[in-house]
Amino acid sequence: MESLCATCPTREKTAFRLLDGKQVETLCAFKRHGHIKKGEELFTEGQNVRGIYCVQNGHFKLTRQSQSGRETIVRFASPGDFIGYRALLANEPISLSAVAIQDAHACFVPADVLLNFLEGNGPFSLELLRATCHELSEANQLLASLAQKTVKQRLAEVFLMLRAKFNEDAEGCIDIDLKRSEMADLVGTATESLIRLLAQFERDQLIARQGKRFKITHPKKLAQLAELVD
Amino acid sequence: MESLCATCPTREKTAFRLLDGKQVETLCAFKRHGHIKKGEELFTEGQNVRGIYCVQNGHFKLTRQSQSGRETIVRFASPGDFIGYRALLANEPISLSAVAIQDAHACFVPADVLLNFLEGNGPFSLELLRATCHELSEANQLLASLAQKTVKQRLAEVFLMLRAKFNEDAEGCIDIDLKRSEMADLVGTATESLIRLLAQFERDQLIARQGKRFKITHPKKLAQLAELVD
DNA sequence: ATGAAATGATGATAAATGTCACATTTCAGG
DNA sequence: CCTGAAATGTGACATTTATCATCATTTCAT
Repeated sequence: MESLCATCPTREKTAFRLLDGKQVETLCAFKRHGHIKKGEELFTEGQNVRGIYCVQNGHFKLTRQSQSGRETIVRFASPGDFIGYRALLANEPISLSAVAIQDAHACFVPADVLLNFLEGNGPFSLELLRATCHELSEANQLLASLAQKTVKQRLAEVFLMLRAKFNEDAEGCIDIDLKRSEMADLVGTATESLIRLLAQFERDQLIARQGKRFKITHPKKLAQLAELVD
Repeated sequence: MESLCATCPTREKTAFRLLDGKQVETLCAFKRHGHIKKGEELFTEGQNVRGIYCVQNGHFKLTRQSQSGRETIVRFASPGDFIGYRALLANEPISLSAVAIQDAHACFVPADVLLNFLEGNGPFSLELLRATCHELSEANQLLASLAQKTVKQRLAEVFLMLRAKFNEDAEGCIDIDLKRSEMADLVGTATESLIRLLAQFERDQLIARQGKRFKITHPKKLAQLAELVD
């Protein structure tokens, strides 16, 4: 169970693929591979950042909390994604909590190692910049969606997003287990409201349930619902 | 009315300050300085990007529209800000419209010139990366705010943001003229709801009006209302 | 297996917000 | 100075969504 960066398949999917041989060695020497159990937290809001995590497998939810204790899922981090670099580079305290929604593996990379790469490797910086721009684009989209759409429309949107992000399991269901409260945090609504909508979506045959999981039975209608502001 | 990049004070405030002498010359040779009248559009959603704008003076609103024609102001761009680089770097069509809310000046920089700088100048890339991370941070904050707060809370938040962003004029009012509908687009609510809230804020002496403009009379209470004080 | 705790579900109700209709004000252009 | 269009403001009402109370179901440690 060794973890050699040189042969790490995840590395090939990230900006780290653009490191040169020597830098890969450095990365390998200083990174710390770790196991994170479902429900455990990588970062807590307000902490100072001492490095970033590179997700190996499993998924994380990145959340932000309000004073009232209400939580919003801002985005997911999946294998190949970096967590924490935003705060590190903007020189701000962490503003999001990162919690594993499944047992997961992630590598910790100390801040100075990362900054070193950024300063010494142009293509690496540029790739990270591109990734960040893409993230920003998604954030803007979500923003407009929250401001403009009803809860029902956003739920439709969320279902399509989940399917795209988590693929489908053997039975054609979305391969992720989220609690009702987590789905509510994702849509930005109250748990009870979400539950009612789920029932309605099922009645309208937009989705079907198999145990804890959901199958999307009518993606076209879902997309229509999410887009058209009747 | 020449515009020499070498002596441009705005350049000193942007990532362009990190260009070397030769690159400044290149910038100066290829940039195009332009005047944009209030209400004019720099970009339209869906366009392909052929370069970015660097704001010299004046302010722009960056908006996103829904099918129903409803608009959301995602952020403002102020002197020293770049517009359009996100879409350029993420390799996506523009997803936001940029409209001048005052008469403004901005320099157009062709895409290939910018990309050239990014590939050849590490510190420049890194600085842009930092700026992007900061933007992302603000976007996340706005996101959570939209998901978690009431319209009233967001309006309070918006007032504080506006004062920070646009400073105060001679009479202590926020130095910006926004239409009611624009403020509504900013808060993410209907114009009528916004108007009612304005009246309420005035009754509660949180703000005062002088003609078209607003003066913040009780920033503490506003912050408390917005729950910025944790 | 069993009870406690967490999660899921449902109804009743209240609060927030959107929508529509219309009055009033502002203001640019003839 | 008029005048019509745009912007602002107000009221009545509908709709959406949150909240609270309650109960059922599942999960899980012991």
